[in-house]
Amino acid sequence: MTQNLRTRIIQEATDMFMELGFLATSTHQIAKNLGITQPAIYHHFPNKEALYIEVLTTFSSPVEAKLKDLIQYNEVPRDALIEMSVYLTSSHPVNFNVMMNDMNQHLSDEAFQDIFKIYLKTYYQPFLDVFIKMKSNLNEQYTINIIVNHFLRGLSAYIINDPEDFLKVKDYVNFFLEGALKRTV
Amino acid sequence: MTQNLRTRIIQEATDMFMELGFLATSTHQIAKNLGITQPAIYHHFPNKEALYIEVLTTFSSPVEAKLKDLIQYNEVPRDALIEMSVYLTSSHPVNFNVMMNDMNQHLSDEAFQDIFKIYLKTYYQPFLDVFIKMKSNLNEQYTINIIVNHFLRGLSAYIINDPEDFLKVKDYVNFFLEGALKRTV
DNA sequence: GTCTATAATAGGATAGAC
DNA sequence: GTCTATCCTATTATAGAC
Repeated sequence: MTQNLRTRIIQEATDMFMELGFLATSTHQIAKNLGITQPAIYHHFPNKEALYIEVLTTFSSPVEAKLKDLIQYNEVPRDALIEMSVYLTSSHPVNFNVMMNDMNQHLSDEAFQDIFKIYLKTYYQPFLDVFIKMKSNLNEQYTINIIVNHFLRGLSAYIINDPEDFLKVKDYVNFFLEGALKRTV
Repeated sequence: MTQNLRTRIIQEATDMFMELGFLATSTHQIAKNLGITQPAIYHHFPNKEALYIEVLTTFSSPVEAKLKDLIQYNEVPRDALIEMSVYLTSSHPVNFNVMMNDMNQHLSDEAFQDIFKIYLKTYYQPFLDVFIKMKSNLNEQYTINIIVNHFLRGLSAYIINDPEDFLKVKDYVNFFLEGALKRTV
């Protein structure tokens, strides 16, 4: 049962950290939602930051696998791009803005480094792979790295874990690729 | 001198709220940075939330004026769009993600309504005006409202008040209008 | 109008019983 | 391995002297 509680703590902490952020999530509230006392958390994790990092490392690995699956499954790069983006904005527990802010403001430098590595592996690399496949069709005045960075930067604004959000991420991908202007000039 | 202190509180609070967010900004720290005591703030504002709203209303009005100036000054809509975007990402004290999060999570419903009205007036309307000017060149499968919403959504990811940021917002505008794909198909 | 003092609460974290 | 009890600190906000 003890290994089980550790897992349950991570699950509950994931939901709260990713929605509310590091600061607004209290260990007391995590414990309360699980029906345990707050000090029990400290048996499984040395402190709040360690729990946060554990949360990120735990959920990032299936995300990475899913994104790579979608690349494999969709031979047309554009289809892959859309499905990956839709996945990240729907079946994904993260508010990306909240996560970025926590990284920059509320975590130690070491934690920042750790999370940045996770970001590169989980998010940046899969999208880089897709854009490399599209290389011959891309505007040559930008490097692929720059294009991927812009794409993810913009996409991050759609990864907000809000079920009422009416803006479709599929439109975002199309705007990014084709532009808002008419193509027939 | 008393009116003066009120102004100084708003200035300091602007810097802190917009960079750190509502939760991470403490009234003690605002006071300390100004060389006053924390209760002095409560002579000028009934509570922290009222100060926050005062901060937003105070700086939004010159921003609105500046954006409208840029529209007037740049006859070519695309130039206006770029200069407005560059302005918001450079000479602007706001981390947009932080602000949105505060709106959604840390403020009362009444405050949310107030700030949303400010958003429409200060940011949405000027950009809507520019896109209306471009109307004849826009892809007709999207309404102008949808296009403006997507544009501002993506742009928000660049308004982060980070001087080290290497991604040029001008590229974002070009991507949004022209797309990342080659135009000569 | 600004200060000192302090109330009231909440948060992270530890000690020690069981 | 989880609990009770508690410490320490930080925070918003108020009371009242000057």
